[in-house]
Amino acid sequence: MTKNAKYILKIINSSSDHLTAEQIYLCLKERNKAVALATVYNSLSFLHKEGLIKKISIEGCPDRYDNTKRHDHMICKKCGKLSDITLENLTGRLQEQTDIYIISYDLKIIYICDDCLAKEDKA
Amino acid sequence: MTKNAKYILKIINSSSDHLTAEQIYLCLKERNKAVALATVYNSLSFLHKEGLIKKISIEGCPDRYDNTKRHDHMICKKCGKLSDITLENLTGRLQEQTDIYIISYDLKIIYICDDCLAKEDKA
DNA sequence: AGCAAAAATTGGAATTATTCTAAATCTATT
DNA sequence: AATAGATTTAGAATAATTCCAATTTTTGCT
Repeated sequence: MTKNAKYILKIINSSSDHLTAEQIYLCLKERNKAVALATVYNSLSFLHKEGLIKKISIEGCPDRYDNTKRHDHMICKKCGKLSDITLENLTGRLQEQTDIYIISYDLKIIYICDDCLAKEDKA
Repeated sequence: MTKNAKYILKIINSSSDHLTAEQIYLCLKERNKAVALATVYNSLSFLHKEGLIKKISIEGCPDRYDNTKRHDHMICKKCGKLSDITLENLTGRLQEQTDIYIISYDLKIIYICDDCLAKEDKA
């Protein structure tokens, strides 16, 4: 675990957003810890391989990185906003329904956020 | 709905695989219905917008396209193989747990397929 | 059928996130 | 301070997808 990987891990763990590689790169720059974008990617892929961070891939957007505390994601169908949600022991309940050995899962709930709902009501 | 979009929809609906844009392009060529790759992408994005096909995005692979009959996906952690699985009324059960209005969801179960399990046992 | 307007298709260039590469720099150990 | 090993770097390369402007096909109208 390199010094830079540590900084990056700290940034991800202390952010409540879901940051892109670029955002992390800029964040380091702001804090006068500038590194090359390639280093950000290197560190992210190391951290991901080690299971220390989660990678969220969304259609047509750059990947985002997230802490590993168990939670799921919701994406607003209208504006694309990404939010967190926590579902009680879904792995267990999925496991009950199947024979296969489930290692983990990746769930994205598609919904319409309050802001977009409000806009729709007005229209 | 253009002629080409119809062909493409038929190909997707009658395939049990999850085809990439490229594979569809080649498939049309084989059937002497060759079109430009751009047309394949145009048609796919039309079909997707209309909700006639589903798009599966997997980390580091080109997008794949699938029919819309409700089912979920499993990805083998070792070999990346993508398979189908059907879970009973998961939308309903997710809905019970949340206040938000769920339009749909996208679930990928990460598991280890039988082939890879067998290989592991041998080793 | 003949023609104009609209729609669809095309090939190729452009885009963009990410990975690769080979050189440069840093770190630690003797 | 010399060496080896790891890390970082800048920029080139890659690859899926989108964009674009030109051409072709289809459509609707008379």
